[in-house]
Formats: sequence, C-alpha cells, structure tokens
Amino acid sequence: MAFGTSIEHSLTFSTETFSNSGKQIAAYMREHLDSVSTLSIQELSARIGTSEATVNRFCKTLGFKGYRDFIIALSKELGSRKTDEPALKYADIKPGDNVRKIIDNVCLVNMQSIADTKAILDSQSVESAVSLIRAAERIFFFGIGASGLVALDGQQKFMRINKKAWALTDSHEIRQNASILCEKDVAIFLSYSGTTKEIVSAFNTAMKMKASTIVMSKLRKKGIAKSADVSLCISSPELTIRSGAMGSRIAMLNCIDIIFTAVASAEYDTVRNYLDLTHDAIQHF
Amino acid sequence: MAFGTSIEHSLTFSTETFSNSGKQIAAYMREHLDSVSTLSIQELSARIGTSEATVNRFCKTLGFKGYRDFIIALSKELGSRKTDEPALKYADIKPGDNVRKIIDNVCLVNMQSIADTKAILDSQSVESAVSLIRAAERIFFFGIGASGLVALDGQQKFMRINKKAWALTDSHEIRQNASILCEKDVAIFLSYSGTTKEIVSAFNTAMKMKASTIVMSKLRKKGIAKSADVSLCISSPELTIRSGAMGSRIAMLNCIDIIFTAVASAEYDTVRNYLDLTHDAIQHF
DNA sequence: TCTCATATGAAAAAATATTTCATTTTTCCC
DNA sequence: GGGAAAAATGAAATATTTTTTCATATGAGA
Repeated sequence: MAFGTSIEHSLTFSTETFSNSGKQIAAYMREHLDSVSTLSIQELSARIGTSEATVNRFCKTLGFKGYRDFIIALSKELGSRKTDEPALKYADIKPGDNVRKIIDNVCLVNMQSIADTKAILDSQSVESAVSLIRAAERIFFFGIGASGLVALDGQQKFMRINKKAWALTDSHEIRQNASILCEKDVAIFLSYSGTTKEIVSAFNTAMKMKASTIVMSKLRKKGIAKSADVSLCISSPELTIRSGAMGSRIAMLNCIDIIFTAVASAEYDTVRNYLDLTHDAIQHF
Repeated sequence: MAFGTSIEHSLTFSTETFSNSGKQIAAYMREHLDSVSTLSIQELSARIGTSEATVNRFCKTLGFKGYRDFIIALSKELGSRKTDEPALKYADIKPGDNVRKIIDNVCLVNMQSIADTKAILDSQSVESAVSLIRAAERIFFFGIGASGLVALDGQQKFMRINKKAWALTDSHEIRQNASILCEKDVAIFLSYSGTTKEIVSAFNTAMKMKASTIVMSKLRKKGIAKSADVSLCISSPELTIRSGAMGSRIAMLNCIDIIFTAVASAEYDTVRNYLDLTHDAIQHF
C-alpha cells in the first residue's frame, strides 16, 4: 500500500486538523469515494448539506488549487489503486473479532499514524527544534499518562548521547520543576490534545522563565502550540480512541525518533563515541 | 468507457474516424498526455488552434459526456499506469543528512518494523497469550531500558480495563518481585534480544513459581523464548541500532497494542464500561 | 453550379468553480 | 464569566469553464 500522500488517507487520518464542516465533507467523501468525482461542487455541497465555498476551501486545505484540481487528483488516485488489493478499511475493534483481523487492524492503524505524521510534519519545524535542542544546556520533557512514556523515551535517548535530559511525568514533578527552567533550557511539551491542564500550566511557567519551548501535539496553531517557539504537528486516527488512543503514542515516539536522529546526525562526531559506548549496553534489552 | 479500450489507444489508432481538427486534437493530446488534464477546454483549444466547441465534440465522439467527463477518465487512466517507483531503501543515518531525508528514513524504519511484525507474528501465539492473560489474576510486565517503557505501556493499558497489572522496570524491582509470582499470575517478559540478564533470571524465577510466562523478543525458539508458555516473535530492521534501536521499541509497542486489543475485544462487554469511563480522562493527554 | 451533409468557430447560454463579504461561532485572554 | 479577536461558514457576487446554439464554411456528388 502506498503511504504518505494519498487523498483517501488524508480524509481518514487528518481529521483532527479539519474544521467541523471539514469533517463532514471528509466523512461523505470517504463513504462515496468513487462517485465524488462525477459530482459538481454544487451537487456535492448540497448532498453534504454545506456550501460550495466550504467545499472549495476544504479542497484548498488539502493542498489543492481548488475543487477541479482536487477532483483530477482524486481520479488519478482511484485509477492507480491496485485492483487486487482490497483496500483495507480501518474499523474500530468489535467484540469477537478474530485475532488475525485484530493484528491487521492494529498494525495498519499504527503504520498509518506514522505515514500521516511523515506527510504532515514540517521539516522546517524539525530543523528549528533541532537547533533549540542543540543550543540548550538542559532538556526537559513534559508529558502525562501515555505522553509520559514518550517523555521517558526522549530522556533515555538523549541521555545516551550525553545530553542533560529529564522527563517529568506526573503533576507533582511537573509543578515542582517547571519553575526551575531558565533561558538556557529547552522545554518539550508532549500532549496529543494540546490541552492537558498540567502541561498548559507548565508551558506558561516555561514561557515566563524564558526557556525555549517546543510543543508536540495534534494541532499546529492552537492552544499552546501557537505560542511555542516550535510546534511539531503529529497526527493519528481517531477510530481507536476507545481502545486506548494507541496511534497517537506511536506517532509521538516516531517524532521523538526523528528529532533525536536529526540531533545525532548533526553532532555525529561527538555523538558517535557515546553511541558506541552505550551500544553494548543497549543491545541486550 | 467503451470496450475497455484506453484513451491513449483511441487517440493513436482511431484517427481514421476523426475529422480534420479531430486529428489535430488527438495529435496534441498524444504529445501532452500528462498535462492535458490540467488545462481548461479553453486553454486546450487555444493551444491546438481550434475552438472549444470542437474539442467538446471530440470528447463526445470518444464516448464521453463532455470535456469534464473526459478529463476525469483520462486522469484515472494516467493514475493506473504503472509507476514503477523505486522502492524506498533505508540507509543508516549519516552525518549531515538533511532533515527531510532523516524524516523519511526514520518513518520508513518504524513502519517497516510494524509491517515485519505483522508478517511474522503468529496469530495462534497471540490467541494463547490472550487466554493466559484473561485467565490470570495478576499481570506482570518485566522490561529494562527501552523495554521498560513498553512494560509501562502495558501496565497503563491493562489498568485502564481494570486488570491488575504491574510494570517492573529496574533490576531492583525485578529481583524483588519475581519471587512473589504464583501460578495464578502471568508474567510477560519484554526483551528484544531475549538475553537481558535480569530478565532471564526473572524468567527462571517465574518458571519456578509456576506462573504463566509470555516472552516477547526477536527470537521464536531460542533462550527463554523456547521455554516460555507463549513466545511472541517480533521483528525490526537492525540498521539503526547505532542510532538507538528505534524500530524494535515501536514493534514491541505495536505488539502490546495487539494483545491489549485482542483481550479488550474478547471481553468487550465488561471492558467497554471501563474504556468509556477512562476515555474522558485520557483524551486530554 | 447547385444541393446537401458535415465540419467548424463565434457567441450565447448554462453550468460550474471561486471569491468576497457579512454573519455566526468559537476561541482566547483578562 | 465576559468582551475582543480569530476562525468558520454560507449567501451572493463574480469569474471561469463547459456546453449548446446557430450561422457559416467546406467539399463531395449530381
């Protein structure tokens, strides 16, 4: 299956970034993918119950020039679909599903959340994040719950290359430590929603203390992501939220991998020694 | 379109039946097959030096409703053409790689490790693991280092559905707690190599205490994987071992997702309440 | 040369897509 | 909680594109 840029994929996985009517439009399109290209923008908007302007705007947010451009791209995509691959559909887990189906579904969701992040993630932002991290004296990761694990992962990775990194993962730790930040530190806030109370409050403290701030969340320009020095936008399907919001955590870890690798690559000469030293230790985990 | 013949074919071989300007249109289209779909009928006719009406009629003689219909069909046809794109190769990260390449590489490795696991993972084993977990009174995850994070993830997930789950993630914890296992417990050992000293020793204790054992590692039937009640075999590209063994951790988390989802699916009715209850709490992470 | 069938393009009409703008809704910040 | 700012939305205006109409041109056959 082709990862990365498909329209069908965006319709399913980028829904977080869509507005209300955008979500409706995406939903209708997913349902009627094959027939959409025969409809005029007028017909389509009427069927969805929205305005032509909104549909047109929606096409633009997906990166097309307009509706016509979108329809042509969609047609190309549909034409290119391998007919022998029965386009896997993502379904939420149902009672009594057989194990093979569960395996396929979970793997698909997790792979797609990586693929989607790859498509959405802005390399400019990654570069800025790398600069901030390299310039910082200390690195602090803030995350609660599932994001707490991601914070710990970040700490582990950066410690391996001899950076001073800390993961703060419970509200007590976070409250206590946010105020010790200073302008030489970089604070990395992990919150899929971008609205976790403790994280928002820690973020505000970090701003006050003039630390550099990086936010990793599903939103590019909302909430704390807007005020941060760097906002890393990740993405994940909503389908399995009931089953534990699995995809978002994989997407975040993937993003940590990227930043870590980019930092390691930029400082390769100094870093390689540390990696070699810790390599023996780590290969037995 | 009629007879399943391709548009390109018609443009080349049906020229006999075309009128004078029809031949010109066909000729232009053959030459510029890829860019035609971006042109409006106005632009196209101007370039060919004919009128819009003639182009429209031409589309109709080919069996389409009109120009728009033709363009969409053409786009589909172009999309379906084999685009033997060179399969992405992953290379280990080199010093000074540009960020876009790093993003692509890291995402590829992580996706690949999920894809590989999907291919390798044996659904029989997953089913057995699910049975053991469902039958157990307590669940213990053992993991050190990167695998420790996976253990914590397992604990978090299973606690959400009201299972008694613990993650033991440092040698001290592990040594102290392995001996409290009893035959009603299931012990899940996470070790990519399958040879981590502490994990092996805890595994032996677990065996002695007659607890059920599940091992997640890259080996199916070697070391502790051989003696375990269930061995879950995961896989990951080793290329980036130097950069932090990233893929293996994603593969393990993915595997935890699978087991969790399978358990949740099997006990859907009881579990659903817990998931609903914790959903509000979790959605803000 | 005339007739008729067909081909053609200009222009009108229709359909379609895009932009603008006022209104509503949401979000943000005290 | 409440007011300011920003974002989302749809109605309508505008622009663009497609389709149809119609008048004319062309050319073959008598």
